[in-house]
This record gives sequence, C-alpha cells and structure tokens, in this order.
Amino acid sequence: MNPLVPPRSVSASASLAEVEVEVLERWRARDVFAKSVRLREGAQRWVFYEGPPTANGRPGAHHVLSRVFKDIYPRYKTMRGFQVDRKGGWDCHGLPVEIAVEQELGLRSKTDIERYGIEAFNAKCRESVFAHLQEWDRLTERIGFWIDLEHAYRTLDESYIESVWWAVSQIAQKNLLYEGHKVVPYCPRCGTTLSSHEVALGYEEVSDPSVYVKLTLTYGEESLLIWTTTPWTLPGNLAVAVGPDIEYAKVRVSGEILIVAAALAEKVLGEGVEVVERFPGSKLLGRFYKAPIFSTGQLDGGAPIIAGDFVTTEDGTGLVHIAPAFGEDDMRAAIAAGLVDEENPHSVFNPVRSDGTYGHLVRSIDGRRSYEGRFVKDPQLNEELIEDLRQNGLLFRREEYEHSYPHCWRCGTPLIYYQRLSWYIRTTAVRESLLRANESVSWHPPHIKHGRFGEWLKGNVDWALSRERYWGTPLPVWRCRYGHTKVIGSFAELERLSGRRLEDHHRPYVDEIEFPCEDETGLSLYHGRELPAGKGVGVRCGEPMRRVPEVIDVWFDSGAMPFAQHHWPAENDQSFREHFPADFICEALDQTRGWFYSLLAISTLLFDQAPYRDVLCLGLILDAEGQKMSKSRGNAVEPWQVIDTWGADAFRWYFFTSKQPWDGYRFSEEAIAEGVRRFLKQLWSTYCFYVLYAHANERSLAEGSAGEMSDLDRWALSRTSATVELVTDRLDDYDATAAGRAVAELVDDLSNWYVRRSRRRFWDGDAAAFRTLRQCLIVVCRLLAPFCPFVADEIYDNLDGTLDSVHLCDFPTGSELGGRDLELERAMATARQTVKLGLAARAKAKVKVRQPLSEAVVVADGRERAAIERLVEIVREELNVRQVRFVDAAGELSRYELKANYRRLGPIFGREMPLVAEAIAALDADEVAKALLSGEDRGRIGISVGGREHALTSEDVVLTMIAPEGYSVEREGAHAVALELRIDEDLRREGLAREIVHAVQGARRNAGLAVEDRIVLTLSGGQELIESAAEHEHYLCGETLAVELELSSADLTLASDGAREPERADPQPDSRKEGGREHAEEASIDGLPLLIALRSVTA
RNA sequence: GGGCGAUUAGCUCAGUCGGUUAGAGCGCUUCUCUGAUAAGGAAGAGGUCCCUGGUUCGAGUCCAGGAUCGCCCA
Repeated sequence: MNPLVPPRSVSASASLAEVEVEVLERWRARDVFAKSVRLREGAQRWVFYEGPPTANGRPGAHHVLSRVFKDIYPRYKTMRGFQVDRKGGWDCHGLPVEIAVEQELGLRSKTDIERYGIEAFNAKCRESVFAHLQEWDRLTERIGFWIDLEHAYRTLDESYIESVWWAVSQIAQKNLLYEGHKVVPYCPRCGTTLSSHEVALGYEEVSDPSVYVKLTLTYGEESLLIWTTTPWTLPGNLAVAVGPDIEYAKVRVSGEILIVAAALAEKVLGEGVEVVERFPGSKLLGRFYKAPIFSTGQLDGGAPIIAGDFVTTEDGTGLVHIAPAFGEDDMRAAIAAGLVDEENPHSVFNPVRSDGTYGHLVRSIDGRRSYEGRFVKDPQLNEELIEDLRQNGLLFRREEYEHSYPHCWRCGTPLIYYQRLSWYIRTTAVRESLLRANESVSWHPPHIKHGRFGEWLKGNVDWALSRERYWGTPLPVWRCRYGHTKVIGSFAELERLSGRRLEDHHRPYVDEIEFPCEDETGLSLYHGRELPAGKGVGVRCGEPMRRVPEVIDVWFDSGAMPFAQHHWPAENDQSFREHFPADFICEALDQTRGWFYSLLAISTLLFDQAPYRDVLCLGLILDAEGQKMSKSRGNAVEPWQVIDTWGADAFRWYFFTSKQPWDGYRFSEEAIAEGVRRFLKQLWSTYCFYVLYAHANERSLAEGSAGEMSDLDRWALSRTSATVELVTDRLDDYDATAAGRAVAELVDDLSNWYVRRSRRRFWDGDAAAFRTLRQCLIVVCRLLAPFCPFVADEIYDNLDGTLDSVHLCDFPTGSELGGRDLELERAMATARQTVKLGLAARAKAKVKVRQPLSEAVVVADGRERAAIERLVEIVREELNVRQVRFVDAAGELSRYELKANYRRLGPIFGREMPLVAEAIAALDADEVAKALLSGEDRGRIGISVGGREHALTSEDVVLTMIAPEGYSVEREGAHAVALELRIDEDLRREGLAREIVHAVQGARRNAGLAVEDRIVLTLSGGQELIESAAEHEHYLCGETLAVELELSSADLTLASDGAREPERADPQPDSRKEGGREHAEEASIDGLPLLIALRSVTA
C-alpha cells in the first residue's frame, strides 16, 4: 500500500457534523478513549479532578464550555506522554435538588416536607438527582469530552459519605468544629435560613423608614446621634459602635449637644453648624449611654460605647447602633468587646421569636404597652416604634431610605438577619495556611490569585457547615442531653457503638441510630445546666446520644472529592496518593467561593497543602447583546442546536479560540460559522485537495518517484515546526487561545501559500510535494487533536492511520520534521512581502495578473536581496513577469527617507531626543544610506547634540525607501517593487492565451468535468485570439488537458436569440461515462468573442 | 457600600520591554485571482485607544482619580 494515497475518497462538501458521528462510532468500536489512557500506563501521572455537576437539570452551553476546557488539557497531556485518568463525578445532594422535588410535589415549606415524610421525600430526591443523566451522558460523549462516567464518583454513595464523615471527624479532632451562633439571612415565614445564593435571588428595591435617634450619655449632657434603617432592631440594641480613629465632633443644635462624626456633621445637621469640640473616637470608648432604648428588661441603666472596624463616615452619623442578634458586624463587634460569648448562644439577647414576631419582653419606651406578637417587618409596627421614639424625645429626624433589600425568593417575605445556631468549621484558625497554600497555585488568569480569591481568603470567616435540611450528607455529630458530643468518623465506629449497620446512612435512617454516651469529661458544650447526681467528671455519662438534625453543606461534599472519590482512607490508599494533589482543575469564575474554596479549605485543614497546582477559571457566556443568558429571558443557547448545525468541533473551536476564556463570551452562531468557514472548512478543503490529487496521480505516486524537495517544501516543514513549538509552549501555559490561533495561521499558510504555490507540482504528481503536504497535515492533526478531536482524527485516519486514532499518537515535536530553518522562514517572509508589493503595484496600474509583464524591478539590499533571489521563481510566477531585476541602494531606483530610531536613541539621549531627531532629519538621507548600508563607513557619520558627539550606526536610524517617478511602485520599509508596464505584442499574445485557458477551464467546470478528464477542444473566434491560441498551442493543451485542439478563425456570428446559451453542469452523473458529450459556451476576451466547444474523451 | 475584571474601527478581537504611521478578521465599496475551497489577493472608507490629571524626551501600554458595563460579596 502506498502511504501517499489515502484509502478513502472524500467530499469537499461533506457535513462535518455527520463526519463527527462516524468518528464517534469508530471511537466506540476501537475503544479509543480507554486505549489512550492504557497506552500511558506506568508513565508519570498528570492528575485531573472533575468538579462534579448536578444532573438534576439539563446541561446548557456553559456546561459545554467548561467540559471542553476540561477535555483539551487532559488530551494534550496524554499525548505528551502522561498517564491521565479521568474519573467523572456527580454532585448529588443539596437544596437545588430539594427545591426541584418540592416543586414537583407541591410542597411549600419545611412543615410540608416533614408532613410528607423525610423518607419518602429523600427517596424522591434520590430519583430526581439523575433525572437528566442520560442527556448529560449523551452530550458529554457528543462533544468529545473524554471522562470515565462508568466509574464516576457520586456524592450520595455510601462510600463517599463515609469519607466525608472521616473528614469531619478529623476536623473535630483538631478542635476546629464547633456549634456557634451567628447572624444569618432567615425567612421568618418559611422558618429557615437561606444560603447566600438564595439570598442573591431575592434583592428588591424598597423604601424603608430611616431614623436618627438621640441616645443620652449616662454621665454628661451630650447625646449620641445614631442612624438606622431598621427601627425594629432597636429593642435588640446592646451597644453603640464608633471608629476609634475617626474624628468626632460635639455640635450644638437648638440647645442640645449632639455627638456625630466630624465629617458628617454638616451633611446631617446642615451647613454652618456650631462645632464645640473635636476629638477621636477612641475617647468615647468605655463610656455609657442610657439604655435600653425600648423597655426590654435588659441593660438596666446603660449600654457601652465600643469599637467597630466597620464604622465609616460614608453615610449615617458615624455612630452605629449595635444589635448582635440582627447583624453580623454587630455580632463581631459585640464579641470583640466581650458583651457576648462566642461559644454561648444564650449570651445574646434576641427579642425576636423564630416566626419573626417580638417576644413578651418587648414593650414601649415607657413600659406601658407590649409589642409582643408583632411581626417586625410590618410597616405599621415600625411607624408605631418611630412614634414611640418621638413622644419620648429620642427621635431627631425621620427620613425615607431607598435601598435594595433581600426577600425570600420563594414567598417574597422580607428576610431578617437573625441569630441562629449552626455548626462551624474554624477555618479562621488556618487562615495563614490557606494563604500559604494559595501561594503554591498557578491561577489562569493570574489576577485571581491575589485578587478575587486571595482577597476572599484574607477575609476568611468560619465555614458555616450545617444546613437545617433533609437531602444531604448527615452531619455525623451525636449528642446526649448533657451536651456531650461524639463525632463519628466511620460506619464501623457507628456500628461498634450502636450495634447497628445501616445500608443507607441518609436521613431519616441515620437519625434513628442511638447509643449510650461514653463521655466522662467532655463538658465543652454544656451550657449552664446542672449536672445530675453521679454525672460528674470521671464518671461515664451513659445517656442516649442522638444525631443532631442538620445535614452538611453540599460544598463540603464536593470539596472532599480528592479522597472521597476513592473512599479513602477506608480503602484505595495507593490510588488516593497517586492522585493527590491535582495538576489541573477547571471551573467557572463563580467557583472562587464554591469549589475552589471548599477544595482548598478541606485540603488545608486535613493535609496543610493545596489540592491543585493549576486552576483555569472560565468566564460567563453572554448572548450577542451582552445580556446574561437565562431561561426567563429566552436567550439561552440550546447546545444541541449548535452541535447539530455546526458540529462539536466547531463549538469547541469557538470556545478555544474566539477569546481568552476567562474574559467571558458574547455568544453568537455567526462567530461559530466563521470559525467553520475560516478554519475547519479550510483545513478540510486542503485535505480534500490532497486526497483528490493523490487519487488522480495514484499511478505516478505508486512508482515511488522520490521527487525533489524544493525550498517551498522545506519552508512548509519549518513553518509547521515553528507552530509545533509555539503551540506546545502555549498549551503548557494553559493558553489554548493563542495555541489554537497559531494552528489556524499555519493551516492558512499551508492552504493559501504552500498549496497555492504548489498546484502545478500536485498536478504533475510530484511525490515530494505530496510527501510534504501529507507530513504537514498529519502534524496539524496531531496538534489539533486536543482542540477538535473529531476532524483531526478523521483526517489522520485517512492520511496516516498507522495507529487506531490520532489520540493514540504522541504530540508532535519541533524536531521531527527536521527542525527549523530560520533563514528560510525569514527569506519566505521577505519573498511574500515582495509579492504583496508587486500585486499592489499591479492593482494600482490596473493590469491584470493574467497579463504577463516583462520585468519587475525589486529594490532590496543585502540579506533581503539574497532572500528574494533564493526564492525568485516564486516571486516571478506569482507576479507573472518574465524576469525579476534587482537594484540596490546605490542603484537608480533608490532614494531614502531618514528617521531617528527612537527606541534605540531615546534611552541614550533622554530629554535631548527631539534635538537628536531634528539633527538626523537634517542629514542627507541618501548619503547616510549609502554609507551605512555599505557598512564601510562605520563611525564616519555623526551628529552633535548639546556638545556631545555621537557616531551613527545603521541601528540608530530607520531608513525608508522612496520610489522615483515613472514606475508603478509599491514600497514598504526598506524595499520596493516597481513594474515595467510596457506590453509588447509577444506579451499581449501570451496574455490572451492565458485568458483563453482561463475561459476553457471555466467551461470545463461548467461541463461538470473531473479535474483529470481529457478533452477534445474546439475554439473559434476572433483572429487575434485564434492566433494567440495557435502560438501557445502546447501550453494551452497542457493546461486544459486537451488531447486534440481544433482552431477556427471563421467569423463568428453569435446567436442573438440565446439558442446557444452556455450549458451548465449536467445534473446527470452518468453523462460522462458515455464520453463524447458536447459542451459549448461562448466567452468574451478583451472584447473579442470566443466560442468554446469541448467533449471529454477517455484518456 | 467593598473586592475583582473589562472598555482599542460598525461588529468580534490582537497589541511583546513605554518608542513616534495602533493592527487582523467579519461587514461595506472598487478591482482581481482560481485545473481544491463555503475560499484567496490588492486598494479604499472606517479610530477622541472610555474620560481627566500625572510620570516620561516619548503613554493604547505605567500611576492616580472618575465614568460605564459585568461578576462576586455586603
């Protein structure tokens, strides 16, 4: 078999989407993915972690985005020789699943769920998780994302849960797990806290009353002026916070002395207020004001002024009312000031009940009226509270305040920030380790590291781990009535303690497990209750332990995947160690607070190191108008539509090359179409060209003629090697964009330069040309394999096919094609530049390229001239001139313009640079050019600026050539091309012959002939045309594959009734077999009529 | 309100170490080439490099402030 002749014929108009489906079939049949991994067994590992998606929704365009980037680098690394296992994963737990089920079942609250039954509810969740699994699988395969879904980890699996439990128990052992009371967004109607994601769904612009309240100091006449937009929180007031470094002022206002931040005095109290005294906030610390504000039975007599780092002078008064039960800042400040015990939830005064109404303690300021049972966000209540303040002389002013405020996205109730008990991981204790671990990570783009992610880590707060929900990994904490707690780290341990083994450790089953408390000393979570007799230190407690009701935040699930996917440490020790840490992960930018963080936090807590080395962050996909895609807007892209129309490779190519992935995308089908047209089709067409001509020349190629390598061949190989080097460098840096664009440029050069310039040789069956193009195309396929795995494999399989798939090949190296020839690459660039100038000169003179000209005069010196001379045949043919003549700097065509080279001289002369430029411009340009270019007069030409002498070298100036009059000239930089425009008879007739050939080729095409079909040709027409044809008969026949040529200069009378309309390609494919079918058409050349009649004959 | 990013031709995007004529593709106009191409080539029109100030001999590029958009957080 001849390797130069591909087995399959191909169609230039094939549908790539259909080709892809065939390739997929081949992958399945040949088991290529598994083989590609197996092939590298024992090689150095390169580890990829799959960030698990949830399969309870349909996959969208953004999933395609992340999945193709998750695919390209593992493919690349595999081809580079690494063993890259790709274990899939599914995120199975969490609120999105629960919400979907709630909607399906028509449940509206937690009470509804509990009435329905947790067991049945969770069973529904388990089903719902994989509702769209099939579509996910289908899409994953169709876009060529190679990942092992058969052995995917699933966060709901028993083995996975056990590993998560182990992690929690480890963290507990390090004393980093605690139950704390923090302020969280809470929907009083639904009776549940909301995650930050849910909160973000419900922001609405609202107008709330805002009040300025005067609080008189316990010692002294002055009053603090505070500001709040939530009057209902005032009964929870425990303190006022000031900024210790902020300047405050005592201001006299209608007989009263008020204290406000100095910077805000005029804004709040009006211009020209009388400032009595200025002092720093630190002077207020430790003083007290009269409290409580409303009658609550707390704080008899007064409350303290404390420090708050969050206090600003942006708005308000610079004095902030502190109600620890209702604000995170408030809580932190109160803890810092020692007003509240972080460990003890009962130390916080919270006057609001869990349904959002005041408890019995809240009464009016005078204590006569009770506010018990009033809903705190009720506008009417707030008006009453304000009126109460006014009547008691505490209200300074009341305004309306417009701001965005979160509402429950399910029921629309305004949320309240509310103190709530939940379980926390003390990540703040390892903040430094987190930052250190982050330092070891390479982020793409780099600014994430110290920007978004680094900033987030610096502001780290403890991880709120628990959720008061149902469908999740149960929090493995058991507790007895005395507060002794036990954190279970394995199923075996639970079995040992309880004597029971569960098949399913989800709720509600795990909730039923009880065991006697073995605790003897642990009292850490025992709050203020008296120990019963006989339960003191050193005595076994023995009380039944029950699991706390919470489940674990799903982010902990996915963050535990490095070990939980292997069921480590219970088993697979080696597997885990071989796959930790990951070399590469890739997710969208929104994961900085999600998976990127949960992975890093858990890994740092357990192993004190980062779990990943390189992270690629992807941006968002916006629609063509720059709007975020969403189902409700109706602008979401349906991936299947794109794939069915354009193919997966086109989709992938768009994501890889249209822009840097982290910048986000403005999605448009036109952009994908352009990628197909400009790249995939161009590559495909080049490939089809090769196959077509290889088949046409099967016989001569089979004879094994070696052919002779030309400079163009050597250039193509070197040019390809250059791209290999660049692509490797860019992919190593996770820059698929630049890498892909480099491949596209190579393909463009191969198609529009190498092939175009080599057509003749392919026609003649020159084996060297075939060998070169085949080599280049195969390397292109190997370069392209990670990007467009389908088309790359299709072309490889037909052109080479040594291995079962291109994906089993090694990635190409720069040296395998014989390395670079930099001199030749430069020379070709110069030659192409010369051609460009020559074509521009032709265009300017309005002389068609088909008309030969006698001479092109090229102005070039030294290296440039040598380069063009080396490739002069290419330049000559491309410009269609009989000869190329050179003139150099000393020649008649050359005149120069002289400019200073700022880049070089700037640093030397600095501020004198303008003078230098002037001095250089004043020199005789031609003189300088001659002197410098000849290289003989180095140092002779100098300038004098500011008393300094400087000898000019050729590097110090920029010489630009000016062309003289009389030629059609184009120039750029230091070289120019002029054309001799005089056309003599000889040239004229050759031009006409070329026109005739062109017309006959058109007729061949119109007749529907194959490129290799021979013809019998009859031409009749104007005398000049026929004479030209006769003179160039050999050329004409050779070009048009005419085995017979009949010429007739008989005067043509063209049918005016259109009876002789040129025939179009015959739609019946069998017409050629019979041979001899006539085709005739008329053409007009330079105003002369020409009748072309041809008939194909069997060669 | 805070953090991060973006802003270059009608559209989509490049722009290296700061260097004096800011590029490419698409689209538009004119011309041209073609024994593979849905293509290729040449010319033309099209720019307040978001704004203001600063550093510098010199700023699309560096610094500060601001505007607009996006994301994340509050």
